[in-house]
Amino acid sequence: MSEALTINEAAATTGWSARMLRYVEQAGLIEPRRSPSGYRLYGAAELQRLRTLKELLAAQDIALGEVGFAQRLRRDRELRDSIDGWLDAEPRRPAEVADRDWLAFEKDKHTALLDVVRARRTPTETTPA
Amino acid sequence: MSEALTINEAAATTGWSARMLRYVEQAGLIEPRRSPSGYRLYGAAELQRLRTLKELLAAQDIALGEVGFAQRLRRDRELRDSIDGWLDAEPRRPAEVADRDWLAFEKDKHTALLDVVRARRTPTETTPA
DNA sequence: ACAACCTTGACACGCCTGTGGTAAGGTTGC
DNA sequence: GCAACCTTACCACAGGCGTGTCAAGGTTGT
Repeated sequence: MSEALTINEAAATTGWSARMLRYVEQAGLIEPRRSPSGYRLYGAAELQRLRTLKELLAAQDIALGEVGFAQRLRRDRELRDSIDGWLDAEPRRPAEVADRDWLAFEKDKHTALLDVVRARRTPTETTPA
Repeated sequence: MSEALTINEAAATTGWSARMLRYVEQAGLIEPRRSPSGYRLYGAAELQRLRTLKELLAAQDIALGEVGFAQRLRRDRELRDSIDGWLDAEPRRPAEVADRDWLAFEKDKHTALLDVVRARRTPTETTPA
């Protein structure tokens, strides 16, 4: 037994709806354990978590999916690294010291293509009908 | 001047549509500088950024909004801290050493409420019609 | 001065999210 | 064995995202 609430009881104490509790679970944020017959069982820890989650969403004005994404970010190091890497690249300067280096590297690859496009500025086909 | 492309040219080189370029800008991810008359001007840096952004989205199978959110996360320390704080709290155990501490703190506040609800398990009003 | 480009703003449309229902069927307590 | 609960699986509906497209109006190059 171990004092645990079923979904509607948990809903009543936490202010979520039963529907939302299932949704939160599906979002991978709070997964209560199950009784042998499959009933969701919310313990004190889960209830607390549900309440704080609610406060978090309200306080920061974010959505469930965003918390889920943050969770994914911390679990998936590769994802985190590649996004961070992209964001770390030049944030706002057109030609900075640090930029020049990686720019030189990449620009090389596309230099020809750039010229091609600039040459096409006269013909009537920039945007193919 | 400083060799920069206008939006349709930039679209052609990067594989995005002009529409999407404006959208990406609105998402706060890549904001090209403007000509005196307001035309968007994409320099080599922006073009590169557009290409790598595209690769990032494809490789990690994420959406523009998620990159935007990651950006928001790193800019807004308070947001980051509160989400991290929530995720750091007990991930899966019902009663752990670390949990016990903050649980004891919070549980106190809600202990009475919990009892009230468990008492209501008999009457016909768990879910108010 | 005209064609070809740019700008913002809007409508549209399909898909995903958040949320509430409802239906068909197990579980449980009295 | 019945009422009250639980489960999953759908339908619905508003609102946001990703995109295209169109309109009304400025800019620009030849």
